[in-house]
Amino acid sequence: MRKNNESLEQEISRQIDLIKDNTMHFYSEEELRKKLRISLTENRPLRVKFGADPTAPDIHLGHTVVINKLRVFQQLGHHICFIIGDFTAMIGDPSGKSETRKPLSPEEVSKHAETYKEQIFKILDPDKTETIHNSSWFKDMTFRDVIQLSAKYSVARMLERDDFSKRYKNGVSISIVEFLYPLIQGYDSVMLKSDVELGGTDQLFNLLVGRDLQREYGQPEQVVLTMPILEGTDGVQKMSKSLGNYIGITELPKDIFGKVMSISDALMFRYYRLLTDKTGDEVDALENAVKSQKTHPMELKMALARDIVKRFYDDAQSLLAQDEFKNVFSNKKLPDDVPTIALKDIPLESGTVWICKLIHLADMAPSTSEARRLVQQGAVSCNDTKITDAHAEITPEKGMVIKVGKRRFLQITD
RNA sequence: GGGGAGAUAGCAAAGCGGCCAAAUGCAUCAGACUGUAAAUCUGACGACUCAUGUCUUCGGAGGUUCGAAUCCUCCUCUCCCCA
Repeated sequence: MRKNNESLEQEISRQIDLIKDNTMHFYSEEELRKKLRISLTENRPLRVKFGADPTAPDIHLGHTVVINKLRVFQQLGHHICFIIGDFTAMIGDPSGKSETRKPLSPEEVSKHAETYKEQIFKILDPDKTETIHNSSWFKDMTFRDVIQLSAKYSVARMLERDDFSKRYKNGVSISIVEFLYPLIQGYDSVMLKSDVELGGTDQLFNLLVGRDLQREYGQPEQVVLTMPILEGTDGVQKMSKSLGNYIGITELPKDIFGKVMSISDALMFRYYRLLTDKTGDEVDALENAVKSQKTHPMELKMALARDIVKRFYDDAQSLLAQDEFKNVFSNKKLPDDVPTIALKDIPLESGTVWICKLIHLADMAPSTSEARRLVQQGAVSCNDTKITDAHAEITPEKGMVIKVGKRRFLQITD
């Protein structure tokens, strides 16, 4: 009996160590310990809640920080409740800017939700994941219900939210529906009777509201865990689609690889920590190896890029992506699949075409002015011959290769 | 309901009658260098076959003026203060 207790406590500690790695907020370890104890003795997996807006169905590496943690829960035998915020999607999370989001049609929502699921299951085990639409309880709520729900929270408490208080101070508008957002999300926790909820640090407030509401409704409060926000490829701002500094998990292996290679050396270690299975100590060791010049940062970055590609594709694909990268950037060869333009699609004047026009036409530059600048800056070459004359006329022929900068290519076909 | 402030390029933010296609910072793109699409440095960054040229831009619509991002009128939106 004593021995059993000991191994139970050991198991709890083991799980907690895995769970708390890399977390930003954790309310609280004590509560989780209790919940795990019950879970293990009664053989009842924890209900771990994770919500997503089906507004933008493209998952990028930033999202995977949280999803990876969900996977840890799954591997420990727990149950993931994946909430599709189809109802919430009509409001829009206040964490962004206060743009009015146009309401999505039910068709769009379900389409996005499907795409989302497809992507999330590249990481999570579908058998251990339950998908729930929050419209299932919100669609029949009356305005009276909404009023009752909003009576459970005060404006002052809402303003505790960092994002709200900042905007309030800076005179940026806050819409009333944005106050409803945390309540809606918190109410999801009540309906689910969730044991744990996970999110990014920007979600902390919303997650804590979930606890408050659960208490109001006489439920045990969920444990709240937040994960760091991943910086985008620029290394400064958070990864997001609208900032264009993201790496999407459905992107082609070579693009994922290339984008990872473009991050700064400093950021690379952050990615190692948050996106790979390496422990903190292991990453520290890598960092030291680079500092003492035992390891070349480029090698390390390539390994990281391979690791990330492998996660969404496979080993072979990651090696192919690496080969291609080396070919194109180290050896300055052509990539495997060069965009092409057919000879017949090129408008000729007396057998030739103005180089800037061709570049623009082939979508290698947004305007001919831009193309001209590129030519003047020495970025353009035709069959490895640099073109610097902005007036240059070329005679296109089959197999000809136009290169703009280091990574824009065009091959002419017939 | 009353009073005040504001809306400028991808973002942030100057400009407040001509020298403004509009400072600066960030992002972006290119070149050099390299260790990579790191870092650093240099340059470009509305469009037009480029031109000390033309055209379109400073929330929207009109107006004043030889000339407006800058002044006036109305409209739309946002914020603040007072009630």
